[in-house]
Amino acid sequence: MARGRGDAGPMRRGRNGQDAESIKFGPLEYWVGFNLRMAQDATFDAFSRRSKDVGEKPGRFSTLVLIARNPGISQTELSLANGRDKSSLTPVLEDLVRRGLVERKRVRSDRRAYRLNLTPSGKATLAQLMRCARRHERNLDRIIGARDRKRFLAALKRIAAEID
Amino acid sequence: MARGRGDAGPMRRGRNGQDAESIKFGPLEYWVGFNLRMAQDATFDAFSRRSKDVGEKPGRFSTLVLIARNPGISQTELSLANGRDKSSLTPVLEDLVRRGLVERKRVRSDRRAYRLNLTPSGKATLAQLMRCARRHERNLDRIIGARDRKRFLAALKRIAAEID
DNA sequence: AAGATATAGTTTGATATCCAACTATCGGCA
DNA sequence: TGCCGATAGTTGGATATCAAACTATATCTT
Repeated sequence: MARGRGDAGPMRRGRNGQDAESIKFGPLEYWVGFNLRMAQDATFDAFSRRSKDVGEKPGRFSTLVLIARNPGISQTELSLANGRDKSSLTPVLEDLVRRGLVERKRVRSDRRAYRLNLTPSGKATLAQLMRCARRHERNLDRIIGARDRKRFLAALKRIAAEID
Repeated sequence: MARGRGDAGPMRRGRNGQDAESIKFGPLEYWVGFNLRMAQDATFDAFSRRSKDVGEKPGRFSTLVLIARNPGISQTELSLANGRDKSSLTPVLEDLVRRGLVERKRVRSDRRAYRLNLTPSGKATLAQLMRCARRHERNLDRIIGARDRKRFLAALKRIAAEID
């Protein structure tokens, strides 16, 4: 995690290369794909910094929310909802269970599956992360502007749903 | 690469878990951060599929554009422009040079640095990728809508630039 | 009921990425 | 001139991720 260029301090020029500020982006400048990536990287980094105080990796957040909102969810359902492969979830849950944030119970009627639930400790951690997330979202609101926010969100949802 | 949930076929219900369609997203539903991630994952996957025919990894595209637009750029400048750590670039350039798409010359006046340029073969590959990218962008335009596109792009740029 | 097919979760192997430490070189300054 | 802090690029160690193969269990079909 924590991608991105970091401090954005004053960029230097190589005598031979171009000034870093004068880099030409060509079509990347106005293409949605590239700018979506840059925006996503930036928000991810910003949230990482915020949630670092809670001592939780940023990827854990949506996982915890989804378990909280869907008690007894299975790993496969969780991975689908979260947009990650189920195999990515194995080490994450191992860690969350080991640290006592998530409880994993075998299902009696289907002994292949687990049911996931938050422990009290998991709920407490999630509450802290929620505070980070609300600040983060307020910040994003400020940048996007209240007027555009709804449209912006709707566009993101359409992209995720409709792109082939 | 190629993340995301794949085919979005009919989702099953575990008798015990919830219907996959009935998963509750809670605040994730209307939070920009989560939806930005989902949209970015989806566009990334879509572009991967398109560019697979060209036989090029999707991450290579912005790299090639930036070299084409900034002949003689250094690796550090490239990594800054591309929003990735310079160390990530080492294996990428190794590969691009080995396959004859990029030419890497030592700078005489500064023997630590390289200058990067596209070879004719690199330009040809880039031209193919540009065709993929244009189709990809047309698709995104269709989804976002011509009316919102400008605002959407502006919001993405503001996010990348202003988030702390 | 037996065999075939599907599903839940894990394991394995690959890639992309970060950060920190490293090597070589540069540039300034005493 | 000779050292010292900055810079270019690489290396090494870590994490996140995916896809495919695997194990165990479940369900369907005949």
